[in-house]
Amino acid sequence: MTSTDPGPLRPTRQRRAVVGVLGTFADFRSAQDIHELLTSAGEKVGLATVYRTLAALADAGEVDVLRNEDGEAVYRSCSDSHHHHLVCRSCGATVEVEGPAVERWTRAIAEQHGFTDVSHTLEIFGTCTACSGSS
Amino acid sequence: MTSTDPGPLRPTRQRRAVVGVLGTFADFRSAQDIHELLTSAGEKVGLATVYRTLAALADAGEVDVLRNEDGEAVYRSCSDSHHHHLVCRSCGATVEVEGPAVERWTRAIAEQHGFTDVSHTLEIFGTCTACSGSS
DNA sequence: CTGCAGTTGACAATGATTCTCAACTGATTG
DNA sequence: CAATCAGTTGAGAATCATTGTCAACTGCAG
Ligand SMILES: [Zn+2]
Ligand SMILES: [Zn+2]
Ligand SMILES: [Zn+2]
Ligand SMILES: [Zn+2]
Repeated sequence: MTSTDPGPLRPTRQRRAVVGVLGTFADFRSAQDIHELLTSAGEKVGLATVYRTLAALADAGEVDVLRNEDGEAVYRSCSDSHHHHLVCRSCGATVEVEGPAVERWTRAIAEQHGFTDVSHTLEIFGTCTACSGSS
Repeated sequence: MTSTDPGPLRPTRQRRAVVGVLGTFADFRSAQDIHELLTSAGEKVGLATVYRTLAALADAGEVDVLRNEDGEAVYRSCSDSHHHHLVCRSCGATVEVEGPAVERWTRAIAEQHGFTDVSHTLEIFGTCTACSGSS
């Protein structure tokens, strides 16, 4: 049987547009920011659709999501492999980082306490060189 | 000079009450949850005050704050030393964990990229033994 | 006791995210 | 090409956590 398709996900103009802008910036942006980018680029996409699309992409692992300190969800198109982020608190510049040791550590800690089905979140914040200068 | 007092912070009935309930649970709770706990305990404290107090405590490092997956801020009274959390996705049970190696790693990574004034967030999620059983 | 800066609380205001639901669209079939 | 239908969209309403307002209140110093 070739039936059990969990979710089709049709490639529509709107979805293509969202994926499109996601490639035009390297930092994390909110759904509203992305909606504005689309609008000012001439692409007409409803705000609700932007939210839905981003949620779907995040769900599919196509984009990374995290919460800024105000609790808003921000998105970024990242590499496929598992990684974390080093983010500039001032300008938002983002660097993807990997740490096999950390991955191992989290797994060990969880196992040590009998936790299963483990996942984790890890972000590093700081001030990048460019922003250090401007007093 | 004994002048530069950033913020007084007077010990009022309300503030004592909030600190009080914070000691009655070991997992992370939202401001609203805490407000309900206070109310059902007979303590009359306004919701806005609970928010303000929690924000102040968090600011002073007296409590830990983090965002649940819905983006809501949740609070917990923790030990003073720097640590992270292993949280059960199902029941919320929380374990404080420490990882000197991770602390070192984040600092190194940040330095490597020229970032200064570094901080980080790290949480581990999973299903605890108690919750693994219940299918 | 008085005076005042710090606090409080009822309620309004904000703002991100989700919901509703009728109109639309893309692939598929004949 | 036209009919068909599940998936999709968008305008606007609805949610809901969190913050702002501001007059009344309350520790504490003089
Ligand atoms: Zn990423
Ligand atoms: Zn990781
Ligand atoms: Zn803690
Ligand atoms: Zn740490």
